[in-house]
This record gives sequence, C-alpha cells and structure tokens, in this order.
Amino acid sequence: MTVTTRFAPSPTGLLHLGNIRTALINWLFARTNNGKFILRIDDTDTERSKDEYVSKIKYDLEWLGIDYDETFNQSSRFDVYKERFESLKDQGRIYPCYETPEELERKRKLQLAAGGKQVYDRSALKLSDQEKRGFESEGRKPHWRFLMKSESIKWNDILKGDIEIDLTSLSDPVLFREDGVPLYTFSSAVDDIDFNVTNVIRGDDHTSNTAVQIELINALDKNNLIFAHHALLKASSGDKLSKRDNVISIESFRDLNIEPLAILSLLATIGTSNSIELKDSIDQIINEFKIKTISTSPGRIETDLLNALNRKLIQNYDFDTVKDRLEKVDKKIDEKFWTAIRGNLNTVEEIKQWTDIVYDSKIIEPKDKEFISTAIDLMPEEPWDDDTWDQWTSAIKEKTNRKGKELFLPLREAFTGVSQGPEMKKLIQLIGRDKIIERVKL
RNA sequence: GGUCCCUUCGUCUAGCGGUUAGGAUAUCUGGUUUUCAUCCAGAAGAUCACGGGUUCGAAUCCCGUAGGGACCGCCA
Repeated sequence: MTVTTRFAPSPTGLLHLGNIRTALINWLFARTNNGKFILRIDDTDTERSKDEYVSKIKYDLEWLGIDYDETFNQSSRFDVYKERFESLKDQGRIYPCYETPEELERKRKLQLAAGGKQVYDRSALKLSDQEKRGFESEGRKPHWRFLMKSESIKWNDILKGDIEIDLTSLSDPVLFREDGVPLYTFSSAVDDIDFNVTNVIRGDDHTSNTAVQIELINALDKNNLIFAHHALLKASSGDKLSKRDNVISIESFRDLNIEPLAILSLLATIGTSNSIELKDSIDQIINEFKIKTISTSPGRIETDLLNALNRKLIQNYDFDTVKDRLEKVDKKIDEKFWTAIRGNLNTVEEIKQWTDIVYDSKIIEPKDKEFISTAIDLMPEEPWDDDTWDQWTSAIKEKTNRKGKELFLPLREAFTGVSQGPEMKKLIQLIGRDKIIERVKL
C-alpha cells in the first residue's frame, strides 16, 4: 500500500503559517515514504468557498515548492456523497432531524444552564412517521445526523500515543445539511476512503473529531487510517493563529520579500526538537524530516526568526540566483554591486536603498568639513581597486592623526549619508571618484 | 459544564529512575585592526508549574491542584 497523505484546505481564506505547516508535514511524510500527496480542495460549502482562494492556495504551494501528485475539488463529487448517503440510510445509520438552528441553539443554552452535557439529545430519533410528515407538510426539510453507536473510540496516534475519546460526550454529527450539502465530517471520510489515504496528519483541533470520523469510516467501510495530531502553533503574542490574521499569511510574507526557503526552514524546525536554523535546500528538509520530532505541546511562533533566517539565506545568494529580480529593482545592478552589498541586506529587494545611495546625486553636508576636505584632497585618482581604500585612509590617518572610529565613521557618513553599511573598500568603487566630489558639500 | 491534550533557560526543545539537566535561537562579552553583517571564542540564562506519594534515589512513575490549549456548529 502506497503511503498517501492529503492536505485539505477550504478555500475560504489565505494559507498562513499554521495551516501551511500542516501541509508541509503531510507533504514531507509522503515524500520521505516514497508516497503520494493529494491536494483536496474542501469546497462543499459553495457559499463560503471562493475560486480566488483556490488559486491563491495553489499559488502559495507552488511558490513554496510543495507539489502534489493529485488534486480535486470536493464539489465535483456530490454524486458520490449522495450515493454513500443512501447506503448509510439503508443501514439505518443516519436519521432525519427537523430542528431549526435556532431551536438547536436554544437546546444548547438550556443544557448549559442545567450544567449538563451540551450534546444533541437525539430527540429526532423518537419522531413518529406522522410527526415527520407533519414537519414536511409545514415545509420543513430535514438535515441528517449520523447515529454513533460506540461508547468510545480508541486509536494509537503517531504523535499523541494511545487516545481514547468518550463518544457519548459528542453530538451525533450532521452529515447532510437541510439543503442537501454534505458536511466536512462526511465528505472527508468518504474521500479518505476512496482516495486510499493511509495517513491523516492534522492539527490538534481535529482530535475529538477523529473519534467521530473513525466511527463513521467503520460504518462506511473499515478504518485503516493512521492518525497523527500535532499541536497547534500560537502567534508570538500567545494568541491563536487565525485565518483572518493576514500578517502571517504566506502572501504577506511574499509581499515582504521573504524567501520560500526561509519560511520552510522555520516551519520545519519550529515546534520540533530540531535546531532552529536555515536549511540549504528543500531536499535537506526532506532528508532530515522525522515526524516524531514534532511536539504535542502548543508553541509560539516568533516571526523575528523568519527575518533572521531570510537574512542569512540571501546573504549567500550568487548573482545568478537573483539576477532577474535585481533587474526589476535597478538595471544598473551588476555582479560586483550585488556581492558588495548583499551582506547588509535583510531582503533582496532592500538593495534599492543602496542603489539610491550609490547612484543618486543627493548632496551630503559633512559635520566635520575640515576633516572631509583633507580627505578629499588626498583622494587617489582612478582606477580604484580593493586596495584603494586602505591606501587612501592610511594617508588620511598620517595627515590627521585620527584612527579607528574617529577616522572611519565621518568618512562613511560623508560619502554615503548613513552610518552603517557594506565595506567601504567595495562601496567607494561603486560610487566612484566623480560622484564623491559631486556629492560632498564643503 | 463535558471530552481530550499540554506544562524543562526569553523562545523552540532533548531527556524515558542515578546527567555538572543537553542543544538551538535570542541576549551579553572578547576577537576577526571603523559601523552593520558574517565567522570564531566565551559568558550569562531553567526553584524542571505547584503539592503530595512510590523509591536508597524522581524532570522522569502515581495521585491531586493550578495554569494553558483544542473540541463540544445545518464551519472546516
């Protein structure tokens, strides 16, 4: 049996650090087991699902380098769900319910006030045929619940160990809505069976739900699924990660020019016992992946780590890697420019700051005009090379008796306008003699 | 209220009855003869949530308490 995992996002929002981690884990599990990874678009809720999000989800995955062997939309399988629905009905495992959402809400409040279980009371099970006809003649349409028979469900969770859930503490799940739309619990179980999914790896928020799904899968077929539930990530504030939380969406990081590998490196290490470090490649991440290193306790995700990883990554990029992107920033950026500047960048596109400094004619008025004037007098004629700066500053040192910070910092500020940046011996070669003279106002 | 889970340096974590409680990251110091970054060396940082029990011995096993998380929907 081929190991098969799936990622089943609902296209109702953007992918973020939390759900992309689940996708990555499933993908890595498939790749490390020579298996198959399926992208299942969970769009049975046609009202809330948007095509726009389907394409964004696919684009995010592609951008990150997470490929899939198969993809389909659940909305294309309504016929199959209907078929399975009939067979469950024949078995007497699903029953029609006529309560309105308001009535159910009222029941829950009553149960809460009474301090009892907030579980559906199965009163629809006791309805006589006549009562049912009564509701129908009122124009009510039934929604359908699955009758759970087991008292408890046990499974061995790859990450959490032996789990036993008391099914009587959970409501019989609604499988089909009043309008005939199948719900997640059902379509998910059917598709896992039909597509021969072997391993379901998902967030801890699905743990209780897994008990329900095992009961359902056993009614439909026979459960052979192996489950693993990982802890959810929390925001650095300690709050829960939200789909609506755009600051951690993959799209937002892409807009900030964060590299895919930085994101993958973070996701492959945070909340695990792996060292938090930049990985050389996605292949390295695959090679090092071990599902058991994933923690079961909810951890915080520090987005600062992402910036640090990104910085480290781009500082080693060759010119060829970023050539096309640099061209969009400024066509004048060549290999020499990139190599001189890259060590001081947080993102590739940040190089714009340095093309501004190198090519613009902004006038800089030095604080210590006398000193700078001396320096300019001693400035060597071109051509310049890597030794020029040393020779020049040695001459200035001799003449002015300045050294260290006193010597270098005013020069940097006078020639670039800022107090920090790439090595001056490289930078002056990029700026050039004429520009320095033109720029410095004495 | 019910069900399930979690709790070790700031943060992510290793630990499976005897460890100077280890690593990563962040922080600080020194060096790499300006800054930033990198790299190297070093330092500091954990009453192992709390209380009790078992044991010669507990971060580790058991019970309780507290705190945190998840779920309890005609969402996924």
